[in-house]
Amino acid sequence: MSTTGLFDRIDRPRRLPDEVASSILASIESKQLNPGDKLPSENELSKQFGVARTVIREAISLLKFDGVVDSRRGVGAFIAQSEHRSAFRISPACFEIRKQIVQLLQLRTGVQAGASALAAEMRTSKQMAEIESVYERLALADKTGPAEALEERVDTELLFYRLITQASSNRYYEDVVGMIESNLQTNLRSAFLKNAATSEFGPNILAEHHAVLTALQAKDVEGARVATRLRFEHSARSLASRKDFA
Amino acid sequence: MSTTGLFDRIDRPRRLPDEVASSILASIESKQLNPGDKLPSENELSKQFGVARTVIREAISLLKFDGVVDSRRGVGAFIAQSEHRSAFRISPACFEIRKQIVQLLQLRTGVQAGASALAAEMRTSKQMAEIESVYERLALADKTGPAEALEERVDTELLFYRLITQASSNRYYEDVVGMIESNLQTNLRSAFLKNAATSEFGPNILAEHHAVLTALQAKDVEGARVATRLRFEHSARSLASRKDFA
DNA sequence: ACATTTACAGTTGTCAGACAACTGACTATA
DNA sequence: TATAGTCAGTTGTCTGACAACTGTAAATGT
Repeated sequence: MSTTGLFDRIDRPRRLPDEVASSILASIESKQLNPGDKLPSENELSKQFGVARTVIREAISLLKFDGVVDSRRGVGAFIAQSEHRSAFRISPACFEIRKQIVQLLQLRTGVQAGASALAAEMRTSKQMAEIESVYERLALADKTGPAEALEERVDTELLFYRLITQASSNRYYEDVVGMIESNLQTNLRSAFLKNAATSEFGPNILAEHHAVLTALQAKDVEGARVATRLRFEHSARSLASRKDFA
Repeated sequence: MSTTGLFDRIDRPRRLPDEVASSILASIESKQLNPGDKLPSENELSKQFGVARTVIREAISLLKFDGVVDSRRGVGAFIAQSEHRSAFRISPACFEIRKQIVQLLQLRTGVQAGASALAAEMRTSKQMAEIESVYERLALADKTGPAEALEERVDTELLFYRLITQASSNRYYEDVVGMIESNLQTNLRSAFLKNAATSEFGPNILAEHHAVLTALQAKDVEGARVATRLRFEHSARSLASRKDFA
């Protein structure tokens, strides 16, 4: 977004309910709390964590919303079966950034390939025109050389595939892709940019994008699927082979 | 899990914070509130909704957790850019059950195909043995005819692909597949079963599963990808062609 | 002795009010 | 004009209270 400032913002005191929720989640992940177990009462948790009950309530409310715990008035709150979770969120709990980004790109590959295939079938002419225009921008940026306006170029590429996803007319695809993308942008942007600077641009990369574009134009479902997959597999592999990020 | 009871559970009085959160979300979906807009203050919302501020706080806390709104102390709460959402949840807000299930199956197809491909590469012998054993159960159930123990059969099939997903060694794939699956099980189980009763079983279906199994055994990445995709596309199409569910 | 009802302690859900921490804008002052 | 101080408004947290509900145990009737 803005230029990278001289100082990173200091770690402002995180909000208490998030801390509590994370703490409880960690206890679940580490099998200290198992499905079916009863959580301590809110009053007791309040004492244990040393915060007010309202904070505990907000924390548990978050977990309930995701289906991680289930509470019954007059009884208590219980750890839910892990299959009942109603939300998918990319937890920043994974400390191995490297592993995380590789797995995330693997997921993105599968999802985006499906979205592109669907888009090849469902796209309207208007959507196709937009996608073509963004591709033109991408090709133009590629000619000017990689040293300049790197961020904007990466954003253009992201936009390219976001538009394709939208053309699939499937909200779930949009949501999943959007979430993965936003996570890559925020948490892993620096690593992403570093990688992009060295290997993400060039005629062969552009050719991969072009293959996707051509398939979409021809409404070639399988072609779009394969081309998209190859493009992201390539990206994932180039990133995985690097030893020097984050 | 358990057998389908005679009575569906009545709609228990939903909790207030969820109501409020849904209401605010609806305002966002309907473009009455747009990204960047400032929410009314908690005190004002408290008066408008006629509930205590703690309820409003919990509701906003949920939205913050999903990245839908962003609040700053001393300033207020604002609608976030839609790209910043940190969670993917299958919202029950889509009233067209038919459309919802089709789109969900489309997503599942893409995701599961990717997971299977990854599993073909990453699986251990032990995981392969488990998958084979579940397949045997599936084949056995198929011989006894479709009239009996339908639920268990469907669950076995779900387990088959859940194990495959686990074999991918990618937590994100597991999470996404698990969430889609749980949603299908809970919200759309009846429609699912009805479809399964008529068209989900038989030698050709089993052959599709078998193709997936064979590819996994041979560590054939592309074979696993294609076989899985065909199997789910088939399932989605047979469901979409039916006019009589839900 | 057994079955039914009642009372009770414990828990979650909601409410009301207060203060702390922080922000943005306004005002006073040099 | 520029700087510092003041202040109202907002979110974050705390405290205490009551309502709604549940499971258990005691009390009661048979």
